[in-house]
Amino acid sequence: MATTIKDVAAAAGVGIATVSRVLSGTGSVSAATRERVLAAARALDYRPSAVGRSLKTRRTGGIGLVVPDVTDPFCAELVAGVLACARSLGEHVLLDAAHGDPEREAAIVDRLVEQRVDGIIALPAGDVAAWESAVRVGCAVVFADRALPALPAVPAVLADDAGGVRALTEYLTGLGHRRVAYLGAAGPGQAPGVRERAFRDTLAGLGLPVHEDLVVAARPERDSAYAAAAGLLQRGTDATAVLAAGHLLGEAAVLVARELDIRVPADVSIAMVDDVPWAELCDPPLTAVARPGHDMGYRACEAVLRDSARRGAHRPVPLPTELVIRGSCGPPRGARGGRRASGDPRGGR
Amino acid sequence: MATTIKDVAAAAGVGIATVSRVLSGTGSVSAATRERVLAAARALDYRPSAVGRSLKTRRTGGIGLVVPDVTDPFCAELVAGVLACARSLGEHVLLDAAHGDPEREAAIVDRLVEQRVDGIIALPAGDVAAWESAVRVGCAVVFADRALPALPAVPAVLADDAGGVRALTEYLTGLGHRRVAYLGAAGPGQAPGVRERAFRDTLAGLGLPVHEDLVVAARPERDSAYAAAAGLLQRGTDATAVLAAGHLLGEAAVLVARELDIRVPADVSIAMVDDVPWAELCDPPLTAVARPGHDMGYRACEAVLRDSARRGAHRPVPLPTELVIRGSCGPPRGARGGRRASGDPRGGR
DNA sequence: CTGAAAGCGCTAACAT
DNA sequence: ATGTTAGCGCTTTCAG
Repeated sequence: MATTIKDVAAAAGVGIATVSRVLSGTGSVSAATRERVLAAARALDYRPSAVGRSLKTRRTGGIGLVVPDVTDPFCAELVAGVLACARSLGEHVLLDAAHGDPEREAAIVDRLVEQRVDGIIALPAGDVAAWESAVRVGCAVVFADRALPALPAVPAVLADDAGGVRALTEYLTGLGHRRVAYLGAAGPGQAPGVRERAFRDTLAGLGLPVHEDLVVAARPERDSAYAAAAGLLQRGTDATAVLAAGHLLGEAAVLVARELDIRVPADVSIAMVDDVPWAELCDPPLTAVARPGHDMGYRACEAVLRDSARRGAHRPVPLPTELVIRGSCGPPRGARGGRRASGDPRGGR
Repeated sequence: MATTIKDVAAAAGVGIATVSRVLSGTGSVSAATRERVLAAARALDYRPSAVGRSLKTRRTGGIGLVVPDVTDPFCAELVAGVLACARSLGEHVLLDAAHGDPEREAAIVDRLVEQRVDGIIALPAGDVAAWESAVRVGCAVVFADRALPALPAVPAVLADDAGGVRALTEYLTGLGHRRVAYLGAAGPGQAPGVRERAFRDTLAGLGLPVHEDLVVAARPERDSAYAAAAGLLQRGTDATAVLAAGHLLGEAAVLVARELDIRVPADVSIAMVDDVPWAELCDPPLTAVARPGHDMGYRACEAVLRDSARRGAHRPVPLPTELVIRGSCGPPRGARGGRRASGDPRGGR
């Protein structure tokens, strides 16, 4: 079948150890034999088998990466970061998507440890047991983007989401908004409210009340996001701004506003967390909090490899976010100098 | 270190073969011993090693996937399709991005065959030698989205790009456009002009001339795309519509049009190939040709596994595309009933 | 400098 | 039904 090291050894008239030496650059071999071996290898189209090697060395050179959805721009960015780091460190990556399903995630993790990856990076969906088990059998794991409160011992590379939301909230209130709606995410695998908490805390810190009827949560699917946004905007609402806690939510808000003929930012200001590419393309371009997805992936990869090399694991400080101001936010309608006095100018009930 | 099958055998007081049997469900074992083995395995937190198994069975259960860029929405969709199929077939996937660099691609492919993946799926960048070599050593490979003309023997799962462009061209000309610009892609790793050829052929078939000054090509980077689009739109151009041959190009066109205060579709119609999510978000929503990325990934995965199982390899028919009409195209300015007589209403030189 | 030999963890005959 | 044995392809002592 496939040519093995043995074939090469035979063809070159040397022992297999010698072949291993020249091919791995270890030990010393005379220039003459080296050439002979190289020639034989080339002639036979020899490709060393990583599985043979891994069995012996007990390292596969692979790292596992589990994300909720590769199709999500933020996830994709993070994946790219991991890929970049892995490449520079000579590792390859096994990717899979859990789609927010803990069961599926557990299956993926199990497989990854079976594959004996050198470490696992994950945006965990929430299957605590699977992660515990993986860690217990000695697999290095680091979380990225979000952590599992139940597993404080697992290192995590996080962004300063709270800071981002705070900046956005302050920006909006600074514009004069007093009734800003919060469109958040709910459900399993969601960062448990750090964003929402930051929103509330910021308002409180400013001495402003949070209007409970204006904070709603959607499951992380398009339909749910759309429904939540619709609920928020179409009930002759008095929200003058909406802060969407994620790009899916932001998308929903934009779509609903257009559907309802609500002008942005004249009638309502919209801003979101996650500075995905389309933020700049929509009209008006959306103000957003940029989170360093690529960087997070890169660092998570560094961390997991460092960790698997048994050096200490630490919890790094959250990576900074950046508020990117574009055209989707303005002073609230009805503000002094505002364009319109009052009433509900929109059609519909 | 890690517990092996031997440890489990010892703990259960049986032979290692028996452990293997109960864990893999092969052969027959008395219910009693089965329980004993299972208990031991659980107690020891035993995780079978795929590398040991792979060495023996000569199958790793992994498939390689190499794309230009995971961050590209179309690629991401395709990756998701591969992931879905792989999961349903019990395989895992090793992902890497070549970023259009043949050298990098060659390195990735080499690593993949070293890892002894059961097959490789790729949107090839163009390193013919690496692919030839991979095939030669017996690795099943199938291309997706684009093929390498130099390697006609490699199966490829393609979309009917030509059909998509034709539909779009006919749609635009049907609207009355006689000067439609073609914003295409150039450079390595690009489908060698099937799109452009379809554009030209369609026009020719309609008895319409193609205006050479209106067909331009950009390298597959944002800057280049933007520059090309700018060149096309700002020279007091007389193009009444632009057909962008990819979402990056479409994005550039939209951005440039906005920059130049060119109204869409009043001043110029814009449409593109690739129905990415933002097409619906921009204003007006963009008419686009949808290509079945997910489906292509799924099928490519089926094909590569089928192929690695040594059943025949065939060239399937191209997958259909769909013209999704939205609001970005209208009759050419100056058409009968048109909104404006002539002259250049835009600012700038 | 180089070869022989011992496994790495597992499966698959082959014996019992 | 279950234990023994022989490798899968490679790295790595250990001799020579």
